[in-house]
Amino acid sequence: MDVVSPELTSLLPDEIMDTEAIEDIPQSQPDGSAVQSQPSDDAPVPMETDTPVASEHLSLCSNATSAEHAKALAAVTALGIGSGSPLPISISSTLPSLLTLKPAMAASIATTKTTDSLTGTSFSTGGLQRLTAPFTISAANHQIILNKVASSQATEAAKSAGISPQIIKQEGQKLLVTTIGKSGQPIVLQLPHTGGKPGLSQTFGDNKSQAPQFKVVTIGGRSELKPVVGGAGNQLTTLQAQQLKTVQVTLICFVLLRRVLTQTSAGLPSRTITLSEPHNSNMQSISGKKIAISPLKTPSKVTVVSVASPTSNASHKSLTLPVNVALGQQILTVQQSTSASPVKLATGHPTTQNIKPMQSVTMGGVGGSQFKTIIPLASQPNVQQIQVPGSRFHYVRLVTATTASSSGHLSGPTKPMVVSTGAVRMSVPIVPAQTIKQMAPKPLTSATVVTTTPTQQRLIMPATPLPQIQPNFTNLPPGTVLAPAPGGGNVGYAVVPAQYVTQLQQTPFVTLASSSGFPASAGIQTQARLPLNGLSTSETTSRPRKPCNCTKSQCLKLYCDCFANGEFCNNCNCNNCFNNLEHETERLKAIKTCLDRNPEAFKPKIGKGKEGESDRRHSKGCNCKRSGCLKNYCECYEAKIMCSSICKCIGCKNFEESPERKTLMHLADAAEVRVLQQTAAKTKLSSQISDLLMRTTPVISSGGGRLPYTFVTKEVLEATCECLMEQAKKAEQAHQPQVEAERMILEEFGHCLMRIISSAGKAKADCASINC
DNA sequence: GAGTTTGAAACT
DNA sequence: CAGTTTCAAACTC
Repeated sequence: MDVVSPELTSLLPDEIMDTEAIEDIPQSQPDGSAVQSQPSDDAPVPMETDTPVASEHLSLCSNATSAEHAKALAAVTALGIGSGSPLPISISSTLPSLLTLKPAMAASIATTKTTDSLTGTSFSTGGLQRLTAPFTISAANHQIILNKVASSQATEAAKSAGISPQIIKQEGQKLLVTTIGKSGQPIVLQLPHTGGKPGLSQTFGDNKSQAPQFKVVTIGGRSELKPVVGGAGNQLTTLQAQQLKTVQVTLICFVLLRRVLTQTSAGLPSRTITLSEPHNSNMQSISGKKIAISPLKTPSKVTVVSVASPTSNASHKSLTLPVNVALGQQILTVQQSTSASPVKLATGHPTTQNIKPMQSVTMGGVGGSQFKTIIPLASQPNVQQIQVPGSRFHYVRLVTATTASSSGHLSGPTKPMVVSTGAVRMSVPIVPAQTIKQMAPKPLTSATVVTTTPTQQRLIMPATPLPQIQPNFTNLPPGTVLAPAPGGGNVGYAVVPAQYVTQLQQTPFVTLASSSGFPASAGIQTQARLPLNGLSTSETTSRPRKPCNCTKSQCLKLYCDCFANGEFCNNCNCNNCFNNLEHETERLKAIKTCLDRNPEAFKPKIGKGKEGESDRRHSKGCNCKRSGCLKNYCECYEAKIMCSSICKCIGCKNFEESPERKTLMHLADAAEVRVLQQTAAKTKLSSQISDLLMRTTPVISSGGGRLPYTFVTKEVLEATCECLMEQAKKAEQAHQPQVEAERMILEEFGHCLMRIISSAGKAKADCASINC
């Protein structure tokens, strides 16, 4: 390869140039785990528009030995990236475009020092948090070695999973990638052989062996969770290492494949991406850290929350792999800590299963689905993805894994719904992407990510027993990620909206403990927050939702706004509320019932109308009879939209030319203006008072002079009032209009003030002269 | 705050 | 699908 492979470079995002994130790369990683920047002129950097080559192998090597490093170095050199420099890949969450990966070779990021290591990938999210994931660029085949995953059963398992067309097998360790939902070329994440050497043994300490393991990266709307094959005798540490690697692989692959998928969809030839892990090098131990996701300019954002379980072994070396990935519409943040729970394999299970416990990455969807879910390692709590035909909701179910049985058996009460359309469906809607015009600016906070486009914020919540989790949520601002405590054990993830976390932090009594006792069929589900009345999630997030007052519905019916909006009840006035984590089973059932009754029950009612019609309109239309559609009883009116032809209302007055509506609107506008004016006046008055006090302070300290207002004595006031009254009389006698009268009075008042000020100044001067 | 009105959701 | 009931929010007093 004479030049940097266009394929490789095309995979890399322009966001890599985001220097802010890269500059934050920790320098304290002598092994080169930190991502290193490279001068931009070291090698040509093909733009994304460069035509990709027919075949592409991308290898991310993290388990590389020194020899492998050298090889990788050579590879990098051959690629023109520059010898001795790792390939930094920065994924900026602040960019709205589809995630792309591109070697960070810009001089602007040269502040990041180059190390000897060729490994290391930096994933940054708008500078909020940069995470380093180890991987190496392999010279051969344009490979990026991400992870070493040995799995002789990967192929079979993948085949059994029904994703054979999208899976490209590789000898030895592999990371299987599927392109479900797209008819593009298969993408293979190739994992180089590393022999029997435990790739992460050094990193994880007591890793004894590398259990056969494969990870499947699913690209497309029909996200599926694939089981991770693990040996029965695997030790917990090994599993932890594997899980960690899985996270690395899945996340990085997620990023890479996202890009690949984009290109693949364009009719590009198939590509092979080999992923492996650098050898015990680049793991950043940032346990306990909060990772804020910066979904700026991203249509949606996803946060992966990792919470250490109580079973964590403190003696274990804390390994966290935070990866923030900003994909076109999502931002994924993953922080992985060691997990002591085994992950079971489920090879040969029915290929038609839609729910498969495993670590998986789903990207995109059929027809450009906007929902992606990253489910990093589900250790004890396995993850089940449920797809519901016809729905755009993305459901993720975390099921407490009971070792081998859980992964192998996918049937049962929680059996996945059949995917018929490729659209993602689940037991719980996560977030339907929706374009909404009404976007209220949301203030940026240190831990809150602001999106400039309608987005859904999701958090991946741990599916572990909650007692340990609870403290982590109490102080979390929306959009933040909980990190596992050092040495954290079981870690599970679920994709949930940020509002969920917000609710949790607002609800100190919330506990997830109930999930721990759930059978596999009744695992934790994720919570979804749907746009309300056409308003974006971010907008609705900015204001507290009204508490419900349900008494009979247990908040498990659509009567309950909380439930209807995909939220848990929080600070509500409801009675016998089941809309909480403690009643997940019932809640799940209720959700399913609602979806059975109306697959779009959780979709926003206010959506885009037909072409030529208003941008926003009620999806079903109202059915008002008495309110004239001019009261909040009417859902159209409540949403501040006109009734449309699909409404079945009687005596509707909620149309464009309706005089009643106009009157109401004017009144509402006037009231709003008044409120604004009053607020502004109060603010201004407050400011003036403060300013006045500030200005009077020097007078006090200026040497004993009287304060100006002390000259406004009772006599002065009376005299002033008399002057003003006199002016009023004059105006009245002259039959001046009110405006003119007011002007005259004000002028007189000004004169009075001037005289007072003048007298005050004169008195002060006299005083000063006397003192002298 | 209690009672009434209203229309969506749920039910038959 | 239509009619009825249930329900909780909106509204009124």
